[in-house]
Amino acid sequence: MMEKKRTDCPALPPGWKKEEVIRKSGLSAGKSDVYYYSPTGKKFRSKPQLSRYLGNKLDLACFDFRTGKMMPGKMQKNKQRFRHDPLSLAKLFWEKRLKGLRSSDVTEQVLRTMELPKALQSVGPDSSDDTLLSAIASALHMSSAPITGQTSSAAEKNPAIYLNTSQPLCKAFTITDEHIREQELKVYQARKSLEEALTADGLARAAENSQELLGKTT
Amino acid sequence: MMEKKRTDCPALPPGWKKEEVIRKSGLSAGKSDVYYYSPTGKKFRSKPQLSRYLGNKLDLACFDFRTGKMMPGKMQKNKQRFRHDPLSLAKLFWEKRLKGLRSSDVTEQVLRTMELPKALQSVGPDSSDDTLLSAIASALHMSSAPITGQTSSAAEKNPAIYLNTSQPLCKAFTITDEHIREQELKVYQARKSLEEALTADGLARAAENSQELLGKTT
DNA sequence: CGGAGTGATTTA
DNA sequence: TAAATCACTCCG
Repeated sequence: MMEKKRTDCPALPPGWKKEEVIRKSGLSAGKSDVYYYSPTGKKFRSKPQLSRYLGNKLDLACFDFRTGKMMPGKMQKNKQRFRHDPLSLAKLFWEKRLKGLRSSDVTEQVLRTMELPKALQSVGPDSSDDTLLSAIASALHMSSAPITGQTSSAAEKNPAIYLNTSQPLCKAFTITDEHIREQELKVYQARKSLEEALTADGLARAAENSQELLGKTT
Repeated sequence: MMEKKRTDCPALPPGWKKEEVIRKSGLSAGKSDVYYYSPTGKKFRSKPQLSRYLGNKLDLACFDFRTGKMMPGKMQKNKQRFRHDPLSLAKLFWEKRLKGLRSSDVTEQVLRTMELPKALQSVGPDSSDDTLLSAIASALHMSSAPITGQTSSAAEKNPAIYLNTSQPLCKAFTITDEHIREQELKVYQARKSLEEALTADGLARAAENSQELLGKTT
C-alpha cells in the first residue's frame, strides 16, 4: 500500500523529491511534517539539515521548506534594513520638512510661538527655534527611549557622518528642578484654559437648545 | 547538574513553580521567557494560558506574569483612558497645533506646498489642505493601523461626540490603482533627487579635500 | 509525535 | 517601539 506520495520539487535539482505526512493523533494531530529525499534516497527532515548538504550548491536563503518553493523578497533572516538605503538617509533630513510648527487656540488665532528654555540648543547650521521644537516634538513622538540630544561634538562638524539618527538635532542638555517646576505650572495653566473653554461650549449648547424649545412653543 | 531553577511562587497556590529561561541564540538572544509549572508538572507559557486554567480558582488580574508577584493597583487590563479626561480631549484639537507643515529641500528653499488627491477631504470647519496633510501625516506616524478617515457622517455634525479619535480628521476615502501608480512615480522621482543631491555633496567634499592638499604642497 | 527553543504576530 | 502572546521548526 503506497500511502506516501513523493512529488518532484522544481525548486531543487533534478531527482529531489518532497513528501508531506499528516500527524494522526496526539496534541498536534492534523499538523504535518515535510521531508525531502535526495536522488540517492537520503532523507532530510529540516532546512538546516538540507542546507548543510546543499549549501555549497545552491543558496537556500529564499527556499521555503514547508511549501518547497522559492519565495523572492521574503528572506527569513537579515530583515534589518540596509543602513544607507534611501529611507534611512531621508531620516537625516526630516527636520527640514517640519518648519513652522506653531501653537494656536481653538479660534485659530496664533497665540504665541512656543518658547524653549535656554538650555536647549540646536545642532547644525539651522538654529531657528521652531525647527528645534519640531525636532524634539517628533523625537518624543517617535520613541519612548530617553531623549538626550547629540552627545558627540563630531556631529556638529560633519552631521552627515556622525549624526545619531535616533536622537533629535539638538545639543545634549540637562534638566534642573527649576525647569520641572516651571513646566508643571504651564501644564496646569493649559489644563485650566481647556476646562474653561469646554464649560463655555457646554453653556452655549444649552442656550441654543433653550432657544429651539422656546420657538416651538410660541 | 541542575541548570533549571524552578523556584516556588508565593503568589500562586502551594506546589506551583516559576522558571525563567534566557534565550541563547537567534535574533532574540538575551531576552528571557517565563514559564510556570502546576503541581502536576503541566507547563504554562503565557498569562492567558494560566488564566484559562486557574481563572475559576483565583483572580489573576493583578498577577504580573513576568515577575510572578501580585501588583495591587496595577491592573493590566482596563487600560483604556476615560473618554473625557484632559489628555483625550486634547487629542481632539491637536490638528490645530500643526498648521504650516511644508516640504523643503536641503538648501531650505520652500519647494512647493504638498498637494493631496481630490479624493481626500477634510472633516469639519477648517478645510485648509495643510491642516489635513498634518492630520494624515501624524495618523500614519502614531499608529500602524490602517487609516480609513472618519466613516461616520455623524462626526461632521458633532465632532465633539462622534469623532473617532484614532482616525485623522478627514472624510473616508478610497484609493484606486491610478492613485497608486501616481504615487509610485512620485516616490521614484524623490529617491532620484536624493541620490543626485548626495552625489553632488560627495563631489563637493572631494573637491574641498583636493584644495586642502593643493594648499599644503604649494 | 512531543516539546524546548525561537521566530512571527499581536497588543499595549 | 517593546512586551506579551502565539505559532512553528527541528531534532530526540
